[in-house]
Amino acid sequence: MAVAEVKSNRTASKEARRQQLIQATIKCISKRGIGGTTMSEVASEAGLSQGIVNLHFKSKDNLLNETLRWVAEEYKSQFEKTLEKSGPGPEDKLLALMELDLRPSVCDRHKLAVWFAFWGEAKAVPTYQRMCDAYDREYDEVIGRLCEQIIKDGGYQAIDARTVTEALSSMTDGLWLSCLISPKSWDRQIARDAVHGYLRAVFPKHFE
Amino acid sequence: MAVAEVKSNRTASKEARRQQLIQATIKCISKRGIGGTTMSEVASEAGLSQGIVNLHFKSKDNLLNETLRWVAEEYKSQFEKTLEKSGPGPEDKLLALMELDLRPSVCDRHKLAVWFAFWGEAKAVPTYQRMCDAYDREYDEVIGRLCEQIIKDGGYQAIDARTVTEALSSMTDGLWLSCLISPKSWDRQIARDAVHGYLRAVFPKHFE
Amino acid sequence: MAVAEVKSNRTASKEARRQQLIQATIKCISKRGIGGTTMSEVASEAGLSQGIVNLHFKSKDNLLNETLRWVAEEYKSQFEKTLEKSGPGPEDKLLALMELDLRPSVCDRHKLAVWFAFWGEAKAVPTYQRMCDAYDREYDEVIGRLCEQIIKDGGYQAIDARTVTEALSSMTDGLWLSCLISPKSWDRQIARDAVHGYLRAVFPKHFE
Amino acid sequence: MAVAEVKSNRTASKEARRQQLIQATIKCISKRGIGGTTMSEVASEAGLSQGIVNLHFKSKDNLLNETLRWVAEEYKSQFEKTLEKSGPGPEDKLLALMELDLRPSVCDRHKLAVWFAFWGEAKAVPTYQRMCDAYDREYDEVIGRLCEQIIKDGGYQAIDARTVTEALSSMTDGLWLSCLISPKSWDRQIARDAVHGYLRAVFPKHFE
DNA sequence: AATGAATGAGCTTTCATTCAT
DNA sequence: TATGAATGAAAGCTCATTCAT
Repeated sequence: MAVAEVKSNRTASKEARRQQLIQATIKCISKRGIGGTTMSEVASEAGLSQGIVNLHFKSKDNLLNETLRWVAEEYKSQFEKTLEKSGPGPEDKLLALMELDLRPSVCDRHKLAVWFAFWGEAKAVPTYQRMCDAYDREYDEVIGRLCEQIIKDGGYQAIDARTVTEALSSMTDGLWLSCLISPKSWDRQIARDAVHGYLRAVFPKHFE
Repeated sequence: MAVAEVKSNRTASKEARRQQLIQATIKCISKRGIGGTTMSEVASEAGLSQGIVNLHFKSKDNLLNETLRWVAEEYKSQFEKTLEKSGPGPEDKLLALMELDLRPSVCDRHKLAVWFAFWGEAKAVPTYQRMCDAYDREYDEVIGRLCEQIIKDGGYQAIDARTVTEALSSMTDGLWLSCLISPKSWDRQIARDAVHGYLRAVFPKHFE
Repeated sequence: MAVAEVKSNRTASKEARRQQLIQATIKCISKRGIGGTTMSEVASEAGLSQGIVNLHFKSKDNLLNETLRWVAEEYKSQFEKTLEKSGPGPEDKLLALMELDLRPSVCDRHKLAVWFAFWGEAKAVPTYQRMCDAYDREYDEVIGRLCEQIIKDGGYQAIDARTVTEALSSMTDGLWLSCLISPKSWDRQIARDAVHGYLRAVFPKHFE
Repeated sequence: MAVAEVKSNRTASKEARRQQLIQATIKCISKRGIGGTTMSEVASEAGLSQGIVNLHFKSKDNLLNETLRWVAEEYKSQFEKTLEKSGPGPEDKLLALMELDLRPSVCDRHKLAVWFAFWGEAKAVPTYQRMCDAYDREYDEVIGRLCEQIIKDGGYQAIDARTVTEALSSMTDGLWLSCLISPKSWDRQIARDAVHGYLRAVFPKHFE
């Protein structure tokens, strides 16, 4: 019963309630998958009553859309914070962003399960697909720009920024899948080595 | 309505019927996701009557398990065929396997949707997770051995086979995700470049 | 359609709803038997909607168990009331209890149909058997004690209380079967004569 | 698998097949109750194929009717044989008939379960009720005649034959119920004592 | 006459949604 | 706003029955 992270069940503001329910939804999706997540369970996970979810989110579809948006926004904000806080060079920023994806708070089975749950429905639910696509595009744009700068900086002639971007973002997504599916054999250091290895190989002057 | 390519609705071997139903299930999962796939739809997709799926698969759970197994086995058999048919060197084989993952018949949104559907439920349905894990392990073992040979061949001292394996298998999985989520901007050539670029970078003597 | 005697369909205490549904179940069993009783029919007999029975009883099995318990408890409470209200002597009490079983409110085809429905499934459904057995034992214990007292009172030397108890309780059960199966020829007076005849024959000093 | 009590599965005569299936039905009813008895289970209990029951009995209703008839006829034939073989006096015959009902081959939980299964549905299925009623009437007629003779013989003035008949047949039915519901505490000797006790009490000159 | 795969009606159950309080 | 009982559509599953062989 994750009751009362919020001051009182009765006085929580509209927005706080929504947050509370989205958190509960995330927990449920992680535990039972999207198909197995019911409105009742979300409510009871939030320590609230049955009808509450429809009250605040109108419908289950809407709840799930908002949950996906929340998850994506949360990632985005960590992404932006990382971008700000990291060193000044594009190679510092790129490395920091790659590290972000492997940080325990991000690369954690419970969180990944939610991403994969939405990806798993993306073909069947165009809303999910479009939303994931849009966020991906933003991500790739940033990574792409960093790569371009590094390429220019280093004079890496034969290298195409878009290709490297695709390689890097694919690699981190794929490492997430390993973490989700093979938690026993998953090893964060190997994952980092894989990414670092790639960076070192394509941008030797920057990541040696 | 994909009405029976099988002689008559009243005649067909038990095994043929199972295959027919698994194919229908795959189509349904691709179209509607796992949660949205109903026994009735599978049956009507197969051009058969309502009760047929329970008759042949006992339960929906069982149907889904068998479908996952089928999809995994199909991939595995293509994998093995590729291994046989490709050139003799480990670098030939490795490249051929990477190409397999990007071949249109494999890297196709409809097929990928099925993989991601199961991965999306893997945390919630331990059976899926275990099965995916087991097949992944087999895959990684083969890739790992090829990498080891290449490393020995080329005297790549600083390189760890397991890390490269993880990088490669993650990259292809991640490329699949791009294909699924961003079909519009997905470009097979870029995907191939990403993989080739990585191979060239880590094993320069073999993939130049 | 026995539409709700309860204020509104949206208001009624949980317990009242359960009672209402158990009554509906009893009617259905009496009309259609246990096998023929469907959740929908129970709901519509209660003037409520389809899902209501599962809402309050979780499952059909549970509903039937609770119904049997209710029927048994109802009988038990009449039994105890009869025991209290009847004259002070054990022979008064015994006679009153026998009369209870033949009273129109008890010995009525619709009610008996329910008992026989459960007895008819008792071998197949151990829960029913155990429950019926337990209530029977309680019944026999009371009857047995009364017989013992009468035997002691009257100095009936050759008579065994347990045998008389078995004879009496069997006779009333058997008379119930006659009432159920041969309603046309069933005659309450003959049934009473049968019981009285037996009592008079075994305990002549008390029932002459 | 109760296969092949019949010469061959392929050559059994129509009538033998019906018998075989009725026996299987009886076993199923005893094990699973009428509601739980399925056509498939009957067939497989008989060691035959799925569609066989409809082939020989047209419908499940018909199968159950025929099964009830068979059970009733079997009892009737034992009843008549007992009537023939017993001593010449009406009191001999009456006693023999009462003993028949308590004989292990008759008063056996598995057999009784079938009787009670049909009685349990009798209110809901008029066919069962009518059939049971008809056989009961025949039974009561014979018992009634024997009682009349005994009454005339013994000059039992105050005694009504019909009442005694009702008492006796009810008592045996009720004893059956005890045997079904309380098999642990059921005691054949007590049951016999109950019946004998009654006979001795009403017809002292004959059963002392 | 026998088989057993196929059918489809009908059942139990679940659950998003509604609504009186 | 919040509650939680009620609703009813839709799902999975069972099984009597049919039918091609």
